[in-house]
Amino acid sequence: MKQSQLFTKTRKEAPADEVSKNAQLLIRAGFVNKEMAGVYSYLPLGLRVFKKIENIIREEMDKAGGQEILMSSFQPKENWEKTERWTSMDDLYKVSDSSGREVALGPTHEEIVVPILKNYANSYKDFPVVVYQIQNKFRMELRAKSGILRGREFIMKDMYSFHTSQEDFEKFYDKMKDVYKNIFERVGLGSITYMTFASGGTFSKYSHEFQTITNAGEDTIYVDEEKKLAVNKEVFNDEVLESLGFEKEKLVEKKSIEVGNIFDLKTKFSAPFDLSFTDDQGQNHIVLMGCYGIGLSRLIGTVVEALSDDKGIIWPESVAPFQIHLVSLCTEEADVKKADELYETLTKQGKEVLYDDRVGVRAGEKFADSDLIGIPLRVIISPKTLAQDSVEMKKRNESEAKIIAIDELLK
RNA sequence: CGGAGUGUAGCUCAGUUGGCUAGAGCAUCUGGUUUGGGACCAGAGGGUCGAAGGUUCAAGUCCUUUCACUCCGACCA
Repeated sequence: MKQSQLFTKTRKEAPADEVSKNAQLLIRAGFVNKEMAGVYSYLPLGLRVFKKIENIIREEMDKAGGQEILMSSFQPKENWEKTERWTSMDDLYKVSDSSGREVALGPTHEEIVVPILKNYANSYKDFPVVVYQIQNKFRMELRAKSGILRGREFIMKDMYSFHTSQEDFEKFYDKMKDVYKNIFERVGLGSITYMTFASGGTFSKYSHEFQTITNAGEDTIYVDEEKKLAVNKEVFNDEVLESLGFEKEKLVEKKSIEVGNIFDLKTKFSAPFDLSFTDDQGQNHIVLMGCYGIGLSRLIGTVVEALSDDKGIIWPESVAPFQIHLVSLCTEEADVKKADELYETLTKQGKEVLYDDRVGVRAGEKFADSDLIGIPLRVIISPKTLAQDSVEMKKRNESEAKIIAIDELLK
């Protein structure tokens, strides 16, 4: 993409109404636009990052046997009354239309997915079933904060699994632990993300959270480096540590952000809707469920918090909006033509290139923009480099640049 | 929802005990000079001072109400 065509612009100054690093950098670099507290729109660069992450998650969910669906955001009040969450869930958005009918704006989708399953799955032969979606969620946070990390509208991958036996559920649940580790590895947060024991299993003793270490985090966890596991402060006590096999002396306190979690739901949602199956003896049983969430928008913010410096964002290759930032300092017609050609050739090779072809913008400004936007590889083409048929290459996370021949780059 | 703070140009902000036609920098537009780390010169456009009401000869400035945003807390992916 030619940067001269990109409608967004970078800003020198951080917005006054944002304190968090993720929001400041994402807004300054033109990835997102703030609409109101806790609500952000995704602009071209931000959407590209979003799609990268979305695709990684989608690949992993499909590999795990998930079937992708897209459920409605409007959800019938009756369903929420059935689970008694119409009144008990404080952060539920309720909207009404001119006829006075009230509906919920989905903060999660158990109330929708369970009735859907009920329409199709009745026999033990129909299970297990695993479905997931990637979709906007609405939660009436009393206080939105930390930029994109805690919004009132945010984007989540939510997966639901349905099983006929505890054994089958546990087998899948354990598999998801590995799938999740793999996802956070792939988005570049593997080394600082820990599976964490937390409260919140409605019936079961613990849920498993995936917590990424950063100072911007709202959670406190205790990390065991050797085991690559952690315990959330909310369940941190001697009894718990002992039962989980942790040694208290080895644990280190860290601030962290919850980027994903997996939950044992047992029959909490299947029972109210009477989602049941007939076994091979003709007996009916309630279906067992698990749910598995990842906050995509939060994940983007977490990457920015964890991977950035004083100049801007440092995207991991796997989620960067582009692979190469081709920065042209050429002004003479012949040189510009060569830069254009290089852009065309790289693009034809299938490389994702942001081409800074802006005229009348000085080198320093282009460099500052490049650092701010944070594309992993910067390639400078200028009269100086062209004099030796070469370009200058520098990785965003390294300080040293090197000159290489254009032929070499195109190999 | 409790506590604290902030709303003035697209953005970041000045604006004194109330006093003339509301300012600066950045951004935008025009012309010129520049061209490897956010350049410079000259000019131009851009405002319901968050909103409503009030006090006053006079309100960006004082009072009341209200809305929005931020931070701390409680709650939460």
